[in-house]
Amino acid sequence: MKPTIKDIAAKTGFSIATVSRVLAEKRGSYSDKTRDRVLQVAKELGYRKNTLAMELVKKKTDVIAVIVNVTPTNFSNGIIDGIQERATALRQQVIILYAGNRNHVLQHQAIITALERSVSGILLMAIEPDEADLRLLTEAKTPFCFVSVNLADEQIKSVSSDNYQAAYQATEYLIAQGHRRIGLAGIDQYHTGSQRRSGYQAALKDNHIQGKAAWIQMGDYSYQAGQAAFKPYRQMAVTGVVAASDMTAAGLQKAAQINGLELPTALSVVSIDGTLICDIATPALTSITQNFTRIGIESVNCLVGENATQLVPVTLTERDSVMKHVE
Amino acid sequence: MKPTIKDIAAKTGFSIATVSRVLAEKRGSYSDKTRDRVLQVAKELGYRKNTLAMELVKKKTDVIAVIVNVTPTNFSNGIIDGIQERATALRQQVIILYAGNRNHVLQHQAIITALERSVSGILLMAIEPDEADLRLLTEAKTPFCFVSVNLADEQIKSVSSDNYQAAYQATEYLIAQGHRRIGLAGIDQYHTGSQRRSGYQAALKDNHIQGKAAWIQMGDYSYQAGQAAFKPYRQMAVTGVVAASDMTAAGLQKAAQINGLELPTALSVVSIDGTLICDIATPALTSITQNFTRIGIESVNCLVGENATQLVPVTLTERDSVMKHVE
DNA sequence: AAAGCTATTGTAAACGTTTACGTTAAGTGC
DNA sequence: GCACTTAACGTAAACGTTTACAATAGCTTT
Repeated sequence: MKPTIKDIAAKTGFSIATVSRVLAEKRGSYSDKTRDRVLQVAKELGYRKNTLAMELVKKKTDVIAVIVNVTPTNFSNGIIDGIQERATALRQQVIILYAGNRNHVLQHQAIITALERSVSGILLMAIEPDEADLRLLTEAKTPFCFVSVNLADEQIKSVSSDNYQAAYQATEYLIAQGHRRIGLAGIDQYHTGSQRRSGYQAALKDNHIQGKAAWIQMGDYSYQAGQAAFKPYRQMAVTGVVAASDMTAAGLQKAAQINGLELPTALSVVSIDGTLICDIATPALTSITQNFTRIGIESVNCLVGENATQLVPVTLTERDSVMKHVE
Repeated sequence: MKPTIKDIAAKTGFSIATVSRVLAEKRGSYSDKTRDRVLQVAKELGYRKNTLAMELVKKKTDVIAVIVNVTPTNFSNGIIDGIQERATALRQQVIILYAGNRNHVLQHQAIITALERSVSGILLMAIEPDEADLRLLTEAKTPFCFVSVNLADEQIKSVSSDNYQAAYQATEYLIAQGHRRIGLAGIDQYHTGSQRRSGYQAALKDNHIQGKAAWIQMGDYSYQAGQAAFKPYRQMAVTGVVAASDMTAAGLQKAAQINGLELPTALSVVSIDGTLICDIATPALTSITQNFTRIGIESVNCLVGENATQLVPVTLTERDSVMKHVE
């Protein structure tokens, strides 16, 4: 059996209280001699503390649960790096729970799991909550924060890029390059997608461009969504496209190639994400670049009550997938 | 305060034992009427079980810890999907602990964390253990299994692709296409890298090709490693390269483009991984494709004692980054 | 020398469950 | 009507910690 503090107490002759105090480094409540003896015996026995028991009695854990929606794109790693970095600095552990992709059952289950483990905070990444999810979260007193999704509800904390601005800037950039028939590809019907659509539409409107419904090709941020959108755009003579993700942009590019065409001559594309994919693609993809690490860091700040930036700014990174358009 | 079974017991008039039995669905030890009443009150109070307390008394958890080394490449998602899939089927939860990249302190710490939580099993993904890590793992009686790393030690369980075969096949393929000056780029000095080097060298030898030391460009499987390797290969007039990862292959490709050259005319490349990166790249990258999902599934099987395939086979996927070479 | 303080340690309760064992009452077979 | 079984429930210990409170001894202060 695994040794416990009882074993150490028995072997040293001290009470379990003293052993516990030494092990927890409660300074000033034990002598140096006692400490040395206890630590020595602990080492001899190969003692390892039982986190479960500790957390049970302390009624708190140092664990942040990250529930992630497996969006078919690749942004999540950067965010998790940021979370990990900030959490480590705050002496918190990070556990990650996968919730499938838009899978309501798994998603709800993951929240329950996190709550049942009495984690210190819950981060919901790219998750679109339903009524039941929100009820569950608000009823528990566990702090939570949505990441990379902005629910547009003052009551509910979230950290994400400014989706409206991201799409607005991308669209304006294409307009500045002379494009007038501009698409938006790969967005979904949820919050993130809607916000990007609003930014896109606002940019069109501000520049007196009458958009068409079909210029918006819905999807799930995936590579496949990009591939599917290419042909419609060609048929509509769209010349520039804002892609909802790097994956979607890459899909558009691939579809162009399959049709013997190339970016940016066949189509100018600016992608929203700015991951390594943009560099790997040929030609490299111009992007509205999200600061994923920052989003991760801020989301942890948000959890622990520090005032965090809820809308992280994005930046334009010019690469080679956009060309000037002349009528 | 969060309601507990005591509260339910008080309100229903039953003892905590009965309440516990109902909640744990210990069939045959309570009447239907009792069950209904308990469940009703539990719902009223918003009861949620305390996993910590449960695990403490049961002395077992249904949690698999995955400790992942953040290798600067992108294979991990597929494996985690597989782990998740199999774990869910076995009613196990999955928590993921990040261990940095070749960071011995973090790595050791992560193992300790997992052990202190008395998880039911530990999966070590792309981790190279040191002496202390192995001692820790073997001394604890918690099952563990290395994933995507084969320690070449019968005693230590692991599930990975057949690295030797992967590199051997990649090399043979290039030879079959007429290449004679063949490089290996991006591997590290650890187990995975060494095994791939052996496969590569064996293929050269079996085909009576005298390799040169400089044909092997070491790295860390990263994009940058690929970029750095391009120039040396050109100078050595190497015509075909086995890339240690998709990222490395993409780096080689990018470096070629920066020099105004293209794959496969400037260099034939076959990549080991076969992720979506291979499709996104232009031209698409021929690869030795790993079955990541399968690796994930088998690693969980390995943990729970089912006899699992320890060496998962790889397959060649021909795309557009290799051309025939004629002297 | 009395009183007070401090450093060190011990006692025991508490955290929220599960479960071995005991008890009761009702049912069954004869 | 008796012995036996069984369904349903309760009692209490256990899991491995932390910590409030108490106790002791030695020291300081006056």
